[in-house]
Amino acid sequence: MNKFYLTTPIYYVNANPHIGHAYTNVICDCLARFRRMRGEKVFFLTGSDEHGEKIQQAALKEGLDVDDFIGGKVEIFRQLWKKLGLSHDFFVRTSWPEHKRVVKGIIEKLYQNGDIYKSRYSAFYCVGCETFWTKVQLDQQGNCPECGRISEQISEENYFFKLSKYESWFKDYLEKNPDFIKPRIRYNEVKKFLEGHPLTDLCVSRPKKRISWGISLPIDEDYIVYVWFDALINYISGIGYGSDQEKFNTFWPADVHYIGKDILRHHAVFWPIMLKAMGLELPRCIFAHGWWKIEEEKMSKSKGNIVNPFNLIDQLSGLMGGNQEMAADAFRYFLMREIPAGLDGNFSLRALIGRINSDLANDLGNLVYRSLNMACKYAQGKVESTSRQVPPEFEKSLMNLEENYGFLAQEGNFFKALDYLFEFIRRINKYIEEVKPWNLNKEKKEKQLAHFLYSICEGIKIVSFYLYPVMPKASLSIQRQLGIDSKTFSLKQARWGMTDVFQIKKEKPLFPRIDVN
RNA sequence: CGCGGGGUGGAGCAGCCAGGUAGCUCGUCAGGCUCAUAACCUGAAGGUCAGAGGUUCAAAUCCUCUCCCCGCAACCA
Repeated sequence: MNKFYLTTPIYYVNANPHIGHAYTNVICDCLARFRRMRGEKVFFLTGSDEHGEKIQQAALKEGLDVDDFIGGKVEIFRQLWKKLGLSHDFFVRTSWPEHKRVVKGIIEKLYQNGDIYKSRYSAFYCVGCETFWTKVQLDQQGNCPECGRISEQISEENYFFKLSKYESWFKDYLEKNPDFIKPRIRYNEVKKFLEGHPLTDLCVSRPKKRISWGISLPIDEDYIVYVWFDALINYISGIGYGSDQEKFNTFWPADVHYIGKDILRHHAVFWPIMLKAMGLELPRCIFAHGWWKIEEEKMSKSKGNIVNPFNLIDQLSGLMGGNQEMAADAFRYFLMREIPAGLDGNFSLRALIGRINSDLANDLGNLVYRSLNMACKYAQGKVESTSRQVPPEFEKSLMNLEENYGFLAQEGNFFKALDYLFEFIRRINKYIEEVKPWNLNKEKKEKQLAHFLYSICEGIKIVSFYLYPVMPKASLSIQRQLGIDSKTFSLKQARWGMTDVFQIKKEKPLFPRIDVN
């Protein structure tokens, strides 16, 4: 059995989750569900990043004890994942003692190997970015080149990780593994960055006198571990590195780390070099997706256009007759359907409602509803197998679906995979018009009618399986209505003609049309 | 020469890397149908693929130049 290990970033819990967090995790969830459905042994990891100065500041601002503050935020993230139907196998927290132990062990090991060393460092430090700059790197006003704010000059001793030692190895590795970073545009970006900037060693400690919220540096208690160095390690501590070796060996290396394009450098440069220094294999792929713009504008707090996924789902649920689960599924569908893999996308309520109405209510929901309605009217809800053959009308679009969905979905490209699914859905709708079952019924052509009903039920059943990764609740609902009891979802069940009899239990339409006025 | 993304029928996008009848969804208009959530099906209108030049038998696609739009303090996928 193939294993598949995928991760989301662990989220910095200094603020509430927004649509971007939801997006990353939903892609991963769809991918995880698809891989499981294909019979792979999946481990899906998400979590929270709880150290660093900004967390401390955020807690202070709200007048809360840091632990309480973090606990509250983590709970909010957890609730969101629940609301969105996430199926992660573990939620790792960097405050987890096991994680801390692993981080400390790694620091010690790298120190012993000489990959971490102490050095006096005279530099400029940007508090906001938690980053050190050399004088040359600062902008013309002497400010942080990243954020433009004032950088303070400091001279202090710190511990450094020898990135530079691995630079040529890493360049070579990238050259030989063009699929290590996806999409291609991001791969090129990293390569270009490396050509233009010789790697300098990474400062991996922070003196406690400045920052206290973090993991103590085991080799020197006056320091804590740099938050990124700490955070990246979640990807191995979360699957048992240093504690459950069997589990770790089963799942490492990660098959894909999903990230947003803003944290590309940490994942695509620092992390592989850290792993190399630890003597561990590198992840197979780093996938950096794009950003959501809100009504064509960049999302930002000052513009006040942060989309809060909780409110959104509640709002949607209200528009959809109070059905939270279907609202969550519809939102998941929108997230996957609206952005081409890897690119930026635009969020607007109008676009969301448009998608729901045209794709989910009109095409899919109405197809299910009208089909089951006919099954009830024409056959008292009992539809029996008439033929194991795929109707010729379905052959082409079903074949396209079967041939393309798999390799697209396994890459996380649900944007395109869903295209094939909806083509098939439209094909079934078209088939109904072609056969005109209402005439068959009038003319009492029972044999043909039975074959028709079986064909559309079977088609819808297949749709429900392909729908499952993106809309698990809708998929289950369809199967329930078809009278199928799929305890486990497997792609093997999505073959034509495997059902002997459908015992229809029609419910309300899956997705209501939302009145735009 | 700061960096990056982009300019394809009314809207949103695909196609560009591996040149060869310009495709999809939405919208509009007309028609059809009635099992269905004013849904579904059919047909039509609508594009000099930002512009100029070049390479080529052939360019939305490759090369050069120009113009225009978006993002680039923090928070942040």
